[in-house]
Formats: sequence, structure tokens, C-alpha cells
Amino acid sequence: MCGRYTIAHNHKEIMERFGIEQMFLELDPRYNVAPSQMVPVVIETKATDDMPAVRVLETSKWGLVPGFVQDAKLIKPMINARGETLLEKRMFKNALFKRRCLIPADGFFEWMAVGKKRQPVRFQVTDGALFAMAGLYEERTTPEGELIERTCTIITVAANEKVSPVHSRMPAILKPDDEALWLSKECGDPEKLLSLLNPYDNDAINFYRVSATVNNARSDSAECIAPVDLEAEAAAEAATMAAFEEAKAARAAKTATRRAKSTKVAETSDVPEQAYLSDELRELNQN
DNA sequence: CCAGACGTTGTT
DNA sequence: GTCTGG
DNA sequence: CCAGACGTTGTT
DNA sequence: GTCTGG
Repeated sequence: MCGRYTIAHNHKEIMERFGIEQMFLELDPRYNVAPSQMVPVVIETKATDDMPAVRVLETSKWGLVPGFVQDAKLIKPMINARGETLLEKRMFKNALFKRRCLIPADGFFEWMAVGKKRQPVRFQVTDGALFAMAGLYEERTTPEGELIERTCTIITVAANEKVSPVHSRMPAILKPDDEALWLSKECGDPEKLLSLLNPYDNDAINFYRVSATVNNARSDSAECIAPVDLEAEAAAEAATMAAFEEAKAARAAKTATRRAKSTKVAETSDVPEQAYLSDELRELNQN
């Protein structure tokens, strides 16, 4: 699935990569985008007689809430939508035809089960390049038509061979050449659209372990994308083991001393020392 | 017809 | 255990 | 996705 | 709003 991602490239890079003419948003680098947060999405305007279709960058809350829902609190926002079943699901069917978007990213996180723990891993496409995740969006409006909130969801597909050892699903990353068709307001052929949603090319994906910093959705620093320092980790592990062995040896030494003492006591007394709870008991026993 | 859901992921 | 917030 | 809360009353 | 289940 896709439950966290990164979009740390700057304005200029994003605009150039996705062919955006004008942008009115302030974009700070994001190293840990979490559900419910505002994210940039690429939408294409509908062409009119006067104006050709243009791509615009808008903001959208991650977690799709259908247009028919009055109170967003009554429903669980959908952060993902299965690509395979978009046409069957009433929640997404309409959006598939009318409200497709690109969700720009430069990495996504998955958590790998390692024993009882879950280790975060960051995946990249072509060594950290910008890519587009296929998304759908909804716009809830007042009865007067005023926009209340725009929400979006990231489409998922089966994981490719690079991702599947970590997780069974991955975001639907569009081939750059397919982005235009996905955005097009003209294309209404569902088969054609669904055919664009595939596990990405294995060779283009690479990944590396990151620290647990990313676990907390409040973290949003470059530390979230820093590779785990394996040498430092090994050193820390070694230090821990050394301390453990040291403590173990110290404990063994103490136990040995104690044993020697109680052996001495046993030699000078018929009754084990442990049996006496108080001086009174000791006296009673002797009488 | 009306009522009630509308969804994904991971885990058991 | 399950829900909410980020 | 993970982390962290999970609640009420009355008072400030 | 629209579909599914009863």
C-alpha cells in the first residue's frame, strides 16, 4: 500500500517535470507526508473554446471523502484505492471517469515486518527522480457550489518484485508517457485508463532502510530519508552486547561470592541460614 | 420497494 | 482492542 | 502508514 | 449520489 511518501523537490523542478505553467502555492520540501495532510496534486483543466487544457498544481487533503458525504467525520477517508476494482466500487467509479490527478512524489515508505518489529524502508524511482502516482480526487462543495474541501486518494496495484518482499501492494506509478492520458479530461475509456495502472518496472526501483524517525507523522526532517548508518548500528549493537557480557560476568562473580559465603555458613551450622526469619525463631529452634 | 453501505490494509 | 490525529 | 489516546466535571 | 441486499 502507500501510507507515507516524500516530495522534497523544489517548485522549479516540480513545475518543469509536470509541465505546470503557473503555480501559486508555497511548497516546502516534505520528507514524511502522512494521511490527512495537505498535498500538492496535478490536475488538468478542461479545454474550452477559448482556452486549451492546462495543468495546474492544487492542494488536496490526502484521504478521499466522497462528494455525497455531508459531514466528513461520518466516514473514514480512503487513503488508497485498489486499481483492480475501481470500476466496481461506487465510491471511486465516478472519480475514475471525471476526477483523476497526478500525485507528485520522489519516494514512498513501506514498513517491513522483521520479527515483531516493523522497519521502515524508503523506495525511490530512478534514483530519486520525481514520479507521478495515479490519484483520484473529490471536491465537496456547499449547496452554492463553493469549494469546502478537495480530497484525494492514491491508487495501489500489486507490488513488483522489488517491493513485494517488503509489502504486497505499491502505489500505481504512471509511466511518464502515460501521464498525459491519465490527466486528460477527454479520455473516458475505462479499459484504457485501467491499463495504465501496473506494478512499476523492477529495474527502475531501488530502496534502502531508514530510521524509525519516519514512524512519527510529526517528523518531517531530512532525517526521515537518511539511510540507516549500518556501521554505526553495528557499533551500537556491539557496544550493547559488550555491556551485556560485562554485566553477566559481574553478576556471575557476585553469585560465586555469595555461594562461597553460604557454603562457609553451612559448614559451621547444621541448619541452613535461610531457614531463619528472625532472631526469635532462631532461639526457639535452639531450645 | 426501502435501508444501509459506500473501503483498504494487515492480521488472526 | 480500536479509534483519532498527524 | 504509525503514534497515542481511550474522559468528565467543575473551575480558572 | 448510487448501488447492493433483503
